[in-house]
Amino acid sequence: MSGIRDIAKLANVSNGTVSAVLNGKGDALRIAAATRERVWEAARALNYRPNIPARRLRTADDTGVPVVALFWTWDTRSSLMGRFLKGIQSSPLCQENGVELLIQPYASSCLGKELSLLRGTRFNGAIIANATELDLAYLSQVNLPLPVVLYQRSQEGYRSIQVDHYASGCEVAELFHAKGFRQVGLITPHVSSQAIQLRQEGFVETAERLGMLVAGEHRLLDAFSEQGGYEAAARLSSGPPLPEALFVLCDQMAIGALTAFRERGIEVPGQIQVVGYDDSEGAAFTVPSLTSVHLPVERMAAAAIGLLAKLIDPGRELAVIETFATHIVYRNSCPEVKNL
Amino acid sequence: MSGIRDIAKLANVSNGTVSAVLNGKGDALRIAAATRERVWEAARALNYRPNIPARRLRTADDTGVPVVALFWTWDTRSSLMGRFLKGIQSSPLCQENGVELLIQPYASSCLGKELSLLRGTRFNGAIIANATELDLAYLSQVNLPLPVVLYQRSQEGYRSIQVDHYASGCEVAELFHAKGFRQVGLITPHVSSQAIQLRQEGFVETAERLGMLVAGEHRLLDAFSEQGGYEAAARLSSGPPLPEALFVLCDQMAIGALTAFRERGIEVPGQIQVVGYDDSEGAAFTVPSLTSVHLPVERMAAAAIGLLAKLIDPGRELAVIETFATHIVYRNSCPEVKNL
DNA sequence: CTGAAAGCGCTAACAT
DNA sequence: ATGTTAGCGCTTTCAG
Repeated sequence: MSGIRDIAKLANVSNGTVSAVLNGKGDALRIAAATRERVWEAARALNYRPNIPARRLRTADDTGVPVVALFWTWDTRSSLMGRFLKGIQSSPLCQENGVELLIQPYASSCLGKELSLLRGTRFNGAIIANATELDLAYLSQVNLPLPVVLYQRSQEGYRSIQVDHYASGCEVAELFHAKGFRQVGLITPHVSSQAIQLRQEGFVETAERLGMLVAGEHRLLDAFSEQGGYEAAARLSSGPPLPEALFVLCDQMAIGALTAFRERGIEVPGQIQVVGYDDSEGAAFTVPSLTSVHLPVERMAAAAIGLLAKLIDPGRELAVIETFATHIVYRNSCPEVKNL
Repeated sequence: MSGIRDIAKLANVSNGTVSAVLNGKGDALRIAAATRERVWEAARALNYRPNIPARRLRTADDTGVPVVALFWTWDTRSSLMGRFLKGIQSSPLCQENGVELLIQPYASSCLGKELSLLRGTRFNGAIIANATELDLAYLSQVNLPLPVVLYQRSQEGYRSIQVDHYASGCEVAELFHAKGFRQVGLITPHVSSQAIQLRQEGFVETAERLGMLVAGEHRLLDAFSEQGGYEAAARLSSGPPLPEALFVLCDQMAIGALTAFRERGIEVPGQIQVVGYDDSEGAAFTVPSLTSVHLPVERMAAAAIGLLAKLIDPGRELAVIETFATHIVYRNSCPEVKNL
């Protein structure tokens, strides 16, 4: 990279002049038109691009804002990313330009390849989302030189923002129990995720404790997408007797499942009731509308950045909730029991 | 903000020592445990936070990557933001850490308040998305000191990545014409957006040119959301005779509209056919599935960052498509005409 | 084991 | 109208 001095040399002026011209202060300093032209030309010839860190260091007026990186995997579904960012943006910190947000994409299970995390040279702190079990294992054995907040994961030695996934699973099982169901099923996305794992465990263990049967053929695994949910539900309906109710661990798959049932003439909630997870924006507009466990993504995102800001800069006193509660949003695919 | 020298003073060591300790090089340099402790304590007491720009300037190994800001309004729907980011992330530039992506939220119509754009001190270039007419007016009268790429907007003096919205509108009108419809309608989101405006004009003008009627009561305006689409469709169905086909300018509203029709027993596509816009992830799973104009958000996002990188650094030779084509994805709400 | 000093690329104040 | 120079806050030799 060529710098301002190279331009100065090429244009036969001093670096001060170059800086002035390049920053549009030519007028103020009444620099000769010919000189300006020479400077611009040299800059162009050298492919000059200002060094932002250097500029900011010198300018200093906004040198004070902490830089925060958001590690997000690029293979996850867009809608959650959107909701998460919306939550981040809604946080007062962002609105007042109190932090600078850097997006740092990483590949699932490859967090270890992100050296910027290890070196800590590019940002003051990081929010890590979508960590797989492998990523968590990596985190457990490194000692990062900067504060980190995990989103939807928990790992010794790290702070987290999350919901109690296990409890969410229990809640759904309890709902099915209250409705008097005996045979229940679940559809799980095929991903390595603590969150999914816990939801599943909470559901299955509670179901069994309450005397319901979660038969092996009623436990389906498929891709984390509408299509995956469709396939899983298709397999479910082509086989043995249906369960009375089905917990689908993410809305996207639930939406696909509803389609599969409808195509096969299986009535929801008549023959089988369905509960999704996430309470995504589209859940209210499926047919039938989808009962779903509401995940407060936006609030959690805001909490994550708040917590991180506090870790970076203990001066601020922000009370931050670190574990959020979920609740079931009742719609038609699994109507509310009034006398629960 | 206190710096490394303050710590040095407080801990009675030199700044070199402080730096070494803080960067975990205590071991390598065999610095006394007591000294380390003093340093850490002083750092904590002073609420020390490293100055990232300064550190990067010095470290210099990654000082070369251009910094790019993405201006996005926080009041837009999440799903598009997610798709856009996914597209950005999928670009080779991002994958190879060839750029540093900064998220810069701004309030609709308030782009003028973002001084970082004017000063150009925080990044090398910017992608501006969701600009309203007011924002464009602002852009037309300032002279920004850095390269800018507009997403889905066009404005003299700026480069853009976009689709031909007008042509998209025409395409839908032509489809309706080919199907032999005479009375068509449209639902428009209530936002200030060139893109929406152009789609609408393209549709209406072409419809009229082809001899179809777009009656005043068949032109609805409502909120940019499922709910808005629902309300608009509800008004449409409670009034005068329905149009034969309806162009809904965004999928979210189309999804709401389908719900409204179903609740009222109006058959789609039997009594009215519906075409949406965006081809969002959920469009395949509505009832009936939604025919929609596919917007190549992901590819456009990748093109936007590619174009910007090229503007920042003319050295790179990347061929960038600046205008993308849309196409209609046929599903059940408006089936394909075979002999078109 | 620790201190002193140079310099990253840039801007701004001060000279000329 | 342009050149000179002093740092911004930090890391990193190099001397002790």
